[in-house]
Amino acid sequence: MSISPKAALLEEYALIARALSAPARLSILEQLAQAPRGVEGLAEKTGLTLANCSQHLQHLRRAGLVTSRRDGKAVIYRLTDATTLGLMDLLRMVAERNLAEVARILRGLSDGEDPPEPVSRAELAARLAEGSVTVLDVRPADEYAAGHIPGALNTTLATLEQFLPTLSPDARIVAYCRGPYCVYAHQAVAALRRQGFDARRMEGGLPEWRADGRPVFQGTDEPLSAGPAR
Amino acid sequence: MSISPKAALLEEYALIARALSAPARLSILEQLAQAPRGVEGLAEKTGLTLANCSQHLQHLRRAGLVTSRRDGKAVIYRLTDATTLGLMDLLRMVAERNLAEVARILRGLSDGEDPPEPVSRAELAARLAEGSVTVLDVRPADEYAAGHIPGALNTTLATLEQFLPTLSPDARIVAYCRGPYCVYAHQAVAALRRQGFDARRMEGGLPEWRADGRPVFQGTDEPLSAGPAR
DNA sequence: AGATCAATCAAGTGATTGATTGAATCATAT
DNA sequence: ATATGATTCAATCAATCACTTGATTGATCT
Repeated sequence: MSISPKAALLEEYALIARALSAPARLSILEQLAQAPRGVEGLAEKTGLTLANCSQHLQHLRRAGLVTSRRDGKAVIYRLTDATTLGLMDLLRMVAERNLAEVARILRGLSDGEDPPEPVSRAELAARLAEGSVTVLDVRPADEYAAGHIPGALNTTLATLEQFLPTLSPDARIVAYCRGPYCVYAHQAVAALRRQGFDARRMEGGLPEWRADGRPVFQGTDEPLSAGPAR
Repeated sequence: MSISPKAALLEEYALIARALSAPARLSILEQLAQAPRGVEGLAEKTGLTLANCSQHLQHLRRAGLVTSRRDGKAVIYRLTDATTLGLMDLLRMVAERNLAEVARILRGLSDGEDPPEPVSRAELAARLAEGSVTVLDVRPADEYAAGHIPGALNTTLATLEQFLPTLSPDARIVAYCRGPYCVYAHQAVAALRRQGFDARRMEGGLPEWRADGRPVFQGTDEPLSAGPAR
């Protein structure tokens, strides 16, 4: 041990930052924020090859951001704790505040229109309680099944168009997706507004909703969400 | 623009993480958290060559973590905002919680003894007001001069030994340094406790104290800190 | 025990990064 | 204008990284 403790500490901190420095790994973390998963599932969701995905996961594990457990033949990975989410969220905040490129991309998602202010999770919870809102979960069906806001309807961007007619034209819609990294809700809101709907985005996504300690419904056989209910 | 907006966003977020992924850059950020500085000053403080330091600074600027302004011939860099400090702090939290290596290093700083709980900044402020505490600033003199907790005495690890006799043996000492990344205060507390003093560490460092909105004294000619006062 | 499936390991390749050196800017002072 | 001082740019090299391919391990099921 010839190097100073200070240098050794900085090296460790840098290791964590390095783990977050590849888009592929951020993508994996976003997935793991939805629900724990095996390597193959993650590879499929993120579009990485299996071996590549496994290697990225080991980067993340060395950095202490994820942990794994064996379940039969499968190895299930999950986020170590909510601090990881906090890190990703700060990353995003710095990016939105200080990088012009990010602002440009986000504007592009809304066709140049100024998107309405997002709805806070607390406000959405309140409006859900009084039934004055239609909540839209804009994620793949399997992630919806793994957990969603009670009462939320599920659709994807691809099927949004067929879904529209089932909505009342004066419904007040709030959409959410995987979280602040995800652009599905942005795009869904833009599409809905083009059609004249009153649509806004929820701040954050399901992981943040869950981190707030709010109720999450698991499964698909919930009355309100069975099929394209109105 | 052939790549998806989502991939583009992840790329930008990764850029920020990459900026934090080199120990040299973390070191620079820690310095900038003390006070804005020119390239040459930073190079000297961090032990980097000038050109190398300049390149690291440009990495950080591209990531939006620091900004620069010209002052005559010099270019002064400073942190863009306090969010950057938050990022570094989360990095440290994840490291301390999840990396065994970090826990090992931190234990080593205290000679294996269990260090006492750090004093919160609020508690220190209260005890300062009632005068029941001796505050020690364990940073180089120039950083002390650029801003310190009012009433704090300044010494470094190297000169600590000569400083000891000027302290009352039953003084209750609280030490601080650059911040959570810095090990000076850890080491000073360990040294003081070896000598039988009642010494503890303040939580965080001067940047965190300042971020709390607490008073900061600039200069060296403050009555309490002129010379090795008692 | 052998077959099967999920995941990891190992080796190789092209691209990127960090550090070094020396030359080129840019703003000020002479 | 020219010179000076502070910083940045450009070119280079070794080290590291991301990704691919193919072999290997570990746990289950016949």
